[in-house]
Amino acid sequence: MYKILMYICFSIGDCFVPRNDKKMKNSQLYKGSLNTIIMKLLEENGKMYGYEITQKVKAITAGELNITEGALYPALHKLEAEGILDVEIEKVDNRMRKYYKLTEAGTKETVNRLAELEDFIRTMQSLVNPKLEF
Amino acid sequence: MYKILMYICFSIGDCFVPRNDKKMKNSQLYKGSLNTIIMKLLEENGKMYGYEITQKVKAITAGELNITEGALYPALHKLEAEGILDVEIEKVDNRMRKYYKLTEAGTKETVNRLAELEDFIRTMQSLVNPKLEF
DNA sequence: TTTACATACCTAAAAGTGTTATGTATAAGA
DNA sequence: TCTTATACATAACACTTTTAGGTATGTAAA
Repeated sequence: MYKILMYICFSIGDCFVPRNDKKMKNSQLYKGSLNTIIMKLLEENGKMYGYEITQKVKAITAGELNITEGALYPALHKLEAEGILDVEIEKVDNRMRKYYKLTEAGTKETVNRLAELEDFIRTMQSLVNPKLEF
Repeated sequence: MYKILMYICFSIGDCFVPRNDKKMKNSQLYKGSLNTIIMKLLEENGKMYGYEITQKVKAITAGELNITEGALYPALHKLEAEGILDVEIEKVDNRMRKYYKLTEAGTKETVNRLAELEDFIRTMQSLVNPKLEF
């Protein structure tokens, strides 16, 4: 049986091997932080394209956090629709790239989001480590 | 028109006035952190009942974070079903209270969840404030 | 030259979590 | 009597992310 399965697998390539190994780390904690992460990265780097964002996050967090494309691209589209991001399409090496950058409104909103994130972190720390409150 | 609306409102009491002013702060950031918060509080306080948890969180966070009952009670039921929590019903002042406490498995799991939370906070800080990485 | 891997975009169904809006009931205070 | 606080509960809805695909180009290995 083992041999048969091996044969089948080899014959159809990477079956059973998940093609997409990226995911936002197990825990639910990262839920809700994607937009803030995107905006912060764009604030820092001026303009970035989707794939670049996934790689950057992976690099910065040493593999801790892997943004899934299924979450990223819809998030970028939504931020664009909300007027937070502008998009600009370029063709590099015959491959399409959609560069995103913060609009003026997006830059202002980023300040708010980062403040919110810092509040959140402070609040969570006060819950988890109440001794530091003295 | 204004007067008419006022009249209607007074006549049916607290219409338009939301009865439930509790909510988990605006931003999406708190999504996914509720279970960890509940478990941490129970680890610290031994046993607590639902309403007590909402008040405790509000007090600790100085009103920053308000857990909604619509999120809390289903979460408690789920944690109980997963064997993380035990429940014990008491009657105090002719009012029901359902006290929850961590099971043995729940106590072990709490350690993991808190470690995850600390990882999460570290990761987010490295994203938001990359300068500190040096 | 076929296979695998990296780059680069996309979307739809399902799962998970929380909000909103209720409902029920007791006790205390204005 | 009306309101507020205490104390539980759930159902409809909304939002975000995962899972699991799909398409296409360039390059290096087998």
